[in-house]
Amino acid sequence: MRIGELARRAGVSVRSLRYYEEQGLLESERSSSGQRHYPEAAVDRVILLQRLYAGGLSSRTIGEVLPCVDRPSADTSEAAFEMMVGERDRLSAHIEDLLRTRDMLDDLIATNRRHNATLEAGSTG
Amino acid sequence: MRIGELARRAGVSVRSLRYYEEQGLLESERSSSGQRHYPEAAVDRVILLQRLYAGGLSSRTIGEVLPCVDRPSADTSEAAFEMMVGERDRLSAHIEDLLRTRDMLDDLIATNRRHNATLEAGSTG
DNA sequence: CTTGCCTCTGACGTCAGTGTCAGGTTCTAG
DNA sequence: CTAGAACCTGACACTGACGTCAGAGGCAAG
Repeated sequence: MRIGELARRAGVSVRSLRYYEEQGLLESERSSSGQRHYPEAAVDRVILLQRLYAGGLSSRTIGEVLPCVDRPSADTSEAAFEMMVGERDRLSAHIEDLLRTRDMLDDLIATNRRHNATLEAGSTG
Repeated sequence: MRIGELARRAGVSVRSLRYYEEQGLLESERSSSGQRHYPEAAVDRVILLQRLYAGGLSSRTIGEVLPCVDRPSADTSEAAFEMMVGERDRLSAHIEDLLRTRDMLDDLIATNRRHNATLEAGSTG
């Protein structure tokens, strides 16, 4: 398929797909006229990339862990595997941090609800 | 206290504190010479700001929800309260997304471990 | 007064993924 | 052949919370 269809099916912009390729994260075959063509599997590939981006991994980092995705084997650079584990841990820590922030927001919300309820009860109407 | 001490105690840079003030998120009294002075409470204030930033709220958004923090009452703009609830929900969605990403990473890690174990078992040494 | 650290304002630099425009080529439908 | 959609490369714009530098003034200690 061509880049437009891939973009639609993966839910990203054409611009992003070109960027991913530029970063070495996504391959494409070129037709004689220079247009990019992708196999079906590219859709899942892009979705995978999106998910890694969503996890806060940078293009560089994604590039370094991709070997573990493409060729999960012992000869896959151990550094890539360590990197992946490190990113998982970083992500876990980040999630913990976000949970704390959410708890704080919940507290604030509860406090505000109480104040509202109190005042409404006091001045009925 | 002056800005340097506040920065140290809150664990942020002096630059950040000036930025927060510029964004209307942090007040300071000025000495006759123009230097900023802060009360003890400023430490917690800054930590609160950091936590909201950590939750992905922008300076603008933080500024809009702060009334709920400073004056939790029914006359606090209802918009501010709605904003806060909206941010909590956004944060929840974000956390869910990160959890999915972490699950994916865990799967990848498990897959790689299996491959490594298999190969090591095959070629003992 | 001097040394040295702290603070001031102002302004430009950074990062990173993506939007967007420009100018040109290619493909598809009629 | 032609109109128009899709594609190409290249490059600048943007966002946002800072880093960092410049040039100048403030303040405690000797």
